[in-house]
Amino acid sequence: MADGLLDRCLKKGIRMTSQRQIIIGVIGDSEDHPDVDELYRRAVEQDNTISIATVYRTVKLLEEAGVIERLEFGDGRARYEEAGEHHEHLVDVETGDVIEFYHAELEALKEQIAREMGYELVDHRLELFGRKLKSS
Amino acid sequence: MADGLLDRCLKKGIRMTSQRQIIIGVIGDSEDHPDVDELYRRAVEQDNTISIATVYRTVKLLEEAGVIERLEFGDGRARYEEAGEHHEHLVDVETGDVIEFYHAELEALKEQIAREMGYELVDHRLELFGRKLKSS
DNA sequence: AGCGTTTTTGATAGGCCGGCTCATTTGATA
DNA sequence: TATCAAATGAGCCGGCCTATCAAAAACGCT
Repeated sequence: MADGLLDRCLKKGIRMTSQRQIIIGVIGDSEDHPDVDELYRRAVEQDNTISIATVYRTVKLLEEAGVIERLEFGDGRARYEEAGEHHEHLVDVETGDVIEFYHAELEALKEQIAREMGYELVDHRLELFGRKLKSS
Repeated sequence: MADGLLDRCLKKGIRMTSQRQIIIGVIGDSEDHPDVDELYRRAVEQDNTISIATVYRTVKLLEEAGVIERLEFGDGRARYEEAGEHHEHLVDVETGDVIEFYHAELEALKEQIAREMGYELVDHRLELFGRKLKSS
């Protein structure tokens, strides 16, 4: 799984710089949902002259281009992930772990609810917060 | 609809002050979903010595007591409403209007999804963002 | 490749939301 | 009403993010 994210950025006509390449690489390689600070820390490992300001600017750019997605888990900072197949998130309230899931029925239901109220669904936000069941 | 909210606060053993009474009254009277700044503005109309700090402290207190709920619509500031029957929110992306709705099937589905993944659902966040359909 | 224009970058200051601090005031209980 | 803990007001502080601006880098053109 090389760097499809970089290709997608280029295809969108995003100007490329060495800093952006690194940040894009970091996001593409991330299996988790890092915030800006974490992205910055990982980027600096590859180029210690990168500024936090550039990370902020780049994630904003990439989000507006639609190649990454901004997530909010209610802790006041934005988290990012590569845009891909749509999915939702379940946050383990005890460990902070984030589990991704997709549920077709849920997707359909959201659309249906919006339509029932006379609206076209343009976006939505859903996070579940749960505690692991003792599987006794 | 007098002030059931105040009663509920007293029943919870919350110490009452003139400032808290005013803030509680403001929240109880609000039909919308005001942020702290808006609550402050409305409270000051009744007592212009109330401090914004007290509004912040009071909403935090009331939220922890479970008598009001904090909402996040993704604009970086918290909004509040009286806790009542559970419901979700649909935000009109063009006007900013917030429509409340309840959908039993959706509620059940969320619980079910969490359980399927081995979690007990302790909280969740759902906001739909939509554009009004031209009912032509 | 060289040149000029435009965009991007790094550093830092600033804005906004919300919490912290502390001296003063207020509320609850005796 | 005297006491003591709790709440208030005012301002400061911190986190997250954006704005600013001079310097540097990328793109377009020849």
